[in-house]
Amino acid sequence: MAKSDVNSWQAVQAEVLRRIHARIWAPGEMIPNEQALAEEFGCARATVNRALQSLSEAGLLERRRKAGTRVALHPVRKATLDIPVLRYEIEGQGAVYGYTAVQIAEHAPPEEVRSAMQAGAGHRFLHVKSVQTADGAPFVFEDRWINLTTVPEAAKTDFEAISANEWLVRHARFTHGQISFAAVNADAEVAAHLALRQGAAIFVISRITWDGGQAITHVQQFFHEGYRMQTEL
Amino acid sequence: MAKSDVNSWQAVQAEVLRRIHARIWAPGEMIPNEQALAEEFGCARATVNRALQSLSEAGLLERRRKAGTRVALHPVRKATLDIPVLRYEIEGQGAVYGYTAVQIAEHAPPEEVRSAMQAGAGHRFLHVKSVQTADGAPFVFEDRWINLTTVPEAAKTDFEAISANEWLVRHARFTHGQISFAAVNADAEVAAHLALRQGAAIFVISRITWDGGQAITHVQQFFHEGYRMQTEL
DNA sequence: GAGTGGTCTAGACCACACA
DNA sequence: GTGTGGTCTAGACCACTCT
Repeated sequence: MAKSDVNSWQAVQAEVLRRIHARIWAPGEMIPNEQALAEEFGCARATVNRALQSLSEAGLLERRRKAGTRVALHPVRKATLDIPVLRYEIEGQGAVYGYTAVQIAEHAPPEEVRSAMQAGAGHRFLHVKSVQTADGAPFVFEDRWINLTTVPEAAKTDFEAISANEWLVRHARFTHGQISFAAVNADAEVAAHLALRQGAAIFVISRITWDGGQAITHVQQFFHEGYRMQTEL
Repeated sequence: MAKSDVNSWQAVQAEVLRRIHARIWAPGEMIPNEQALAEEFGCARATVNRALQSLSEAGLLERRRKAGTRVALHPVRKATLDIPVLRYEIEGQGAVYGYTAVQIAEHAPPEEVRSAMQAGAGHRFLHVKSVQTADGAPFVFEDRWINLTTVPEAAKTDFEAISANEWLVRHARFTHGQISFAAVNADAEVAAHLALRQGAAIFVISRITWDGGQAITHVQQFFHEGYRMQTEL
């Protein structure tokens, strides 16, 4: 059963996957080392490495030097979510995108926002509330704080005309961030902007983005009722 | 500025990232081809390829044969979520995990579940409702349908003793699935099981998992109030 | 110490998409 | 056609980790 001439890394990956699904290699079990597989498949070790590394990233294999490679016991389902620029998500559904700034003001944020952004006492902030619509219907109500000390150009920008998100994507660099998803009951303000009843269950995405050690923006996005975020596993 | 001797793919990636952040290569702009970069960095083309491919997967670069590589205009933020086995999430927080089956019955699912699972009319289903607790407090209420036609062993399993999720992870193979996240108001049943008021905003994860063309299970998990799912960007 | 995965190299050929 | 990324190879050395 040697030399099957499986010579592309995708083919190697497919064959390995088949063996895992067929329980030829059961969860928790070791699989042959790269050298052995390369000989069996009649390809270079680098090709096997590429295939196994890809499966390892996907969480299906666990690899350690010296210890070897084993089939993951509890395959961690990793879901990769695309966080869309809302305009594209809306336009992608064939709807007309709309943007309205509800409130723009420079003032100090509540303590929890300031501390989450690790901002010094002297930092100035721009507070932008806005609504984005799909075919005229409210899609998202956004409550955003922009750190003017780290992104001073934002002070000169007309956020009546362009959404803060799009402006930031174009003009502010960002290195990393945190994102969280939750459900909240709509309060009076959110309910009013999204045109729904108070208390409705709302899907909320919260983000903080950073450029190095400096927080750029803190944003909460309250989605319309019934919104679902989906992906494949 | 040639031959800087950047010879690991991580180092190449770091340097490329630096140039993107510093706007030396602006969004939408082409970057030099692999050959040129390899010469500049004093490494092999394959090393550059590894670095750029990784950035491409992350959504920061767009690569096309012949056309070359450009900095993504709208870097799609991809968030990778780890969907945990709840027991590990709870125990990882240092809490005591508990599991209680609330209802186990074999009967036909509602039409929407059946069609979502693309199950034929003859298929039999097991319906399992359960609550999982952390230090005694309700953590998740789970409403699950298991396709007995595709996973017949489930009929002989005692789901009073083991959570359906853990059993399925161990005994059923799965090739792919869909997952979605949403917010709903707690109805009377959910509120009762989670010990909270009716109407509370609840974070819901819905999953369908498949083995090839056959649906294995459909599950909705209703989390306790205030639950947030977090990740890094 | 020794075995395994992780990576680099230099060269080669292929596949695709553009002119 | 032609230039670009995509991949494979054979060999080598390194880094980690287990014994």
